[in-house]
Amino acid sequence: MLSGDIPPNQTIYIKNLNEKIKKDELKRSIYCLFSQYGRILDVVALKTPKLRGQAWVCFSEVTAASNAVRQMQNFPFYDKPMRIQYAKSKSDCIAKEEGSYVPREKKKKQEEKAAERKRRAEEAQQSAVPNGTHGASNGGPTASFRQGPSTQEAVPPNNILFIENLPHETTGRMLEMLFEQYPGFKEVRLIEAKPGIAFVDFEDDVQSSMAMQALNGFKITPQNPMIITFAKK
DNA sequence: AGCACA
Repeated sequence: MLSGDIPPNQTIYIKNLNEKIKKDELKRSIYCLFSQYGRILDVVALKTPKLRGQAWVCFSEVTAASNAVRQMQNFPFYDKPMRIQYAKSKSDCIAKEEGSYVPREKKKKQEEKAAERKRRAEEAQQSAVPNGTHGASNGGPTASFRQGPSTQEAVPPNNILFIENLPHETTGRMLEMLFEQYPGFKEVRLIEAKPGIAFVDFEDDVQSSMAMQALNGFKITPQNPMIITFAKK
């Protein structure tokens, strides 16, 4: 398995994060950067000696986590390439969502859980699943509501945003007013030949992500929620 | 390098 032998998990584990960034800013940026892959239920980051430089991002779908692991691998974030894997265990927020959450006591619990997982895995082996049908790698029935540019594929981050579904009357000045409030804004480019779309340039992809997160779905008219994705390179 | 849920 490419991702270091850790089975898919709807939570991803990120390390090699810049430890100088304040916790709240880090969590916000991570949230913005990763929300393009799906709904994020929680971002966990601690600054304790043992846990600084690491974070967990819990998605509502495993496929979102998988895309994030692939697409954002080694992405330079605050000047350091992110190292991303699946998390080794289930996040509390996920357990809570599916009703299986049991508050932990202190230390012991984890080992029991691990032991249990192992037992179950062995059971599964024995009950003669003839290998193959496991890691359903192509997006299941839930793939339909993720919008984006004509393709459903995850587009890697870009400092340039691609805007769709604009009313044809939209002017450059209107878009500027919306986007210039976000740090790193550079310029708006309307495409004469193709009304309804635009590109917006930012200094870098972290900043463009922030604006994307904030303005995606913004309705210029009730019929025109903006669809914002990263431009293709 | 480091897998938690303050």
